Amino acid sequence: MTIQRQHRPATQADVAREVGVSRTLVSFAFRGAAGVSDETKQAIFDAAKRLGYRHNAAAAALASKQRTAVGLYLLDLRNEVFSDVLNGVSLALPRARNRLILSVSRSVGGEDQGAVDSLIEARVGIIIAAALLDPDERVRELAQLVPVVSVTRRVEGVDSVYPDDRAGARAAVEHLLGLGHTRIAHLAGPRIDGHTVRRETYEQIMRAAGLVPQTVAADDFTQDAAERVAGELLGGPDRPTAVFTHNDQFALGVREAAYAMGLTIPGDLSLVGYDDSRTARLHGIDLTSVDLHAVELGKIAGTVALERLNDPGAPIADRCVTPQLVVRASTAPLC
Amino acid sequence: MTIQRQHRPATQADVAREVGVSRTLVSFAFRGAAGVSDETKQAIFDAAKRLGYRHNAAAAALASKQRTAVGLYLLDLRNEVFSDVLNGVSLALPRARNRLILSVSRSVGGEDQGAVDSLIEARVGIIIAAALLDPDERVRELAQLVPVVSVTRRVEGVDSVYPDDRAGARAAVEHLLGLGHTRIAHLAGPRIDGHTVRRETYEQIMRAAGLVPQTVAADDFTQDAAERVAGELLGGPDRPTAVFTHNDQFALGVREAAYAMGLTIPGDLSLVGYDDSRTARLHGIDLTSVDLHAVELGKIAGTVALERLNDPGAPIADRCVTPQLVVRASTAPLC
DNA sequence: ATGAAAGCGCTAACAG
DNA sequence: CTGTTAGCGCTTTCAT
Repeated sequence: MTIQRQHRPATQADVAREVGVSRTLVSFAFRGAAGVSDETKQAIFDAAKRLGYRHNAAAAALASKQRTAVGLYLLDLRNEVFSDVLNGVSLALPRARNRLILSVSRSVGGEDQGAVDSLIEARVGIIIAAALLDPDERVRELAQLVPVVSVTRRVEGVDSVYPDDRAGARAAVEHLLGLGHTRIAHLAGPRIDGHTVRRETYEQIMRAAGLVPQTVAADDFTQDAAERVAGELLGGPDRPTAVFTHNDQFALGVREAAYAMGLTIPGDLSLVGYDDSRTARLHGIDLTSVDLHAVELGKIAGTVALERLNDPGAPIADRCVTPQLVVRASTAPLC
Repeated sequence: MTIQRQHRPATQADVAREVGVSRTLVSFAFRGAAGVSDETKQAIFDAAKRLGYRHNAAAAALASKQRTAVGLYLLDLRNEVFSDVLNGVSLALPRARNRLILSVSRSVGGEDQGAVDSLIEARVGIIIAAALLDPDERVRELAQLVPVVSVTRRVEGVDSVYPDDRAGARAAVEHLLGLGHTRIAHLAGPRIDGHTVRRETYEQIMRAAGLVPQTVAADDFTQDAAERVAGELLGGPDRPTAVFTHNDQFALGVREAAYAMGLTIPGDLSLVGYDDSRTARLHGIDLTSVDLHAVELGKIAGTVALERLNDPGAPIADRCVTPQLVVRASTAPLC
């Protein structure tokens, strides 16, 4: 058995011919432009339906020189944060008006020009970028080529929608300090522009408290990387009594490493993640975490993108969302 | 501060003018077509770089009448299965050649024509659809308009990539039977074409074992819906000693409901999910589940889509992947 | 209210 | 090897 091949799709010209009007009228009718009598309009819609005519968004974009497609760059789909952002974005975009073109990074720890290039060649009107790996300066260069909305990361001079990581990290560390912990370690990600606020805040607060920060870094943002690093961290001398991680995936990695070594949480180790993923909320996981409202960030990013598309000259958007520490059973007082 | 607006992007004509050749040569050079001397080619690339020329995929598609863009329809991003499928698809597609256009359902339990329409208007060459809610017949109608690859669901007459749910469900139920359980309930999803194999297999095997199947259905595919239904199921008379759920999200819902009632797993209740999501594997969750290899399904779907794009006349693909029961600590012998 | 004509940026025969 | 000439399906002045 083989697939039925469809005949040539109907065009506006076909509809025009069928009704006996010009192509212009058909075009007008479909965009609800003024200057088409109700009768003709109806006749056009009827004929279109009969012929199975479908508007061709790509051709329209070409002719009108408008770029309405939205490009979405995501670092890593395995991280709930990014699928949440995607969800939020897709909720914010009126489907009728916008195509969403997706590009997922395939980089293993470096930049990933290809991912962005494909978006540019698709002639998207704007790129919503969640956690680009490039330095700020390159993001700004990119933004000169095509408008960019950076999500979960603030880039000076570029529309940004991001959590207040300073506040989030502060809440996390102070929570641990409040529980009496002093040997608090931080599991950070690779040092990448815009992704180091949590780490810096942690170190700063530790010092301010007269304590010695102990930061270890994973070489990418996956749970596996975290698990490896955590193994060393927890196996070393002077094992920390608490760990604050860059994100929930890291926390889950630490968790697995800890259990593998026979440690209990929070008995032997208090653990604070970042993201407040759905996983964190499960009974049996109960991870204390900082909710950065990922879906909300995505929604705002979508809205900002729409605004930018409508008004290229508007002032740069800088939307900072306040995260929230959610205390669960993975943290306990030091005894 | 406002955004720098970019000047008109360079076109092939600009490049041609700069080099002093015809547009054709430029077009050829960029597609690596034969018939351009190395010198000219080099001159063209240099000029292109100088002018910041970027290939316009949309215009190219229009002119060549080729539809290389791939549309991806996903039911629900909150379900790991679908982000895994997306991941797989994106791994299989050479992104230089195939734009990935995404459409996420916003339906609350019904069909969702809008999601598919936007893909059609974007003139995608093929639609990879993960868990369409429409009846088989409508999927076939859609496939007449534009080729469809159905993932995680088999549709007769349409390219399909799906798990062998009969085998998967059988393994799950027999596992529970083997542990001595007899009051085994099933938490199913809504009755939708192509999504009822697990339920039917469960009922069939129960009957074959001389037992009475007890199926309850959630009204959508979310964890919350499952949690509600599970509350009733576990609160009712003759509480089952084991539950097999349609997917892992459902299992997590049952789990939360059970704990909320003070039941323990697997002490009071054995639980088998379906999907083998990463969550299932976590220490403390340890959910026995059926791995349907979602990423793999996505990859295969991507490959099938590429093949279909290259050969519209090829026989219909029917790719069945064998799932695998993974036994963990959420199931135990009945005592 | 309607139509003619000129593109958008690119590809694709077909000539030289 | 290189250039000429038509479009792809749609929008958009500018006339009528």
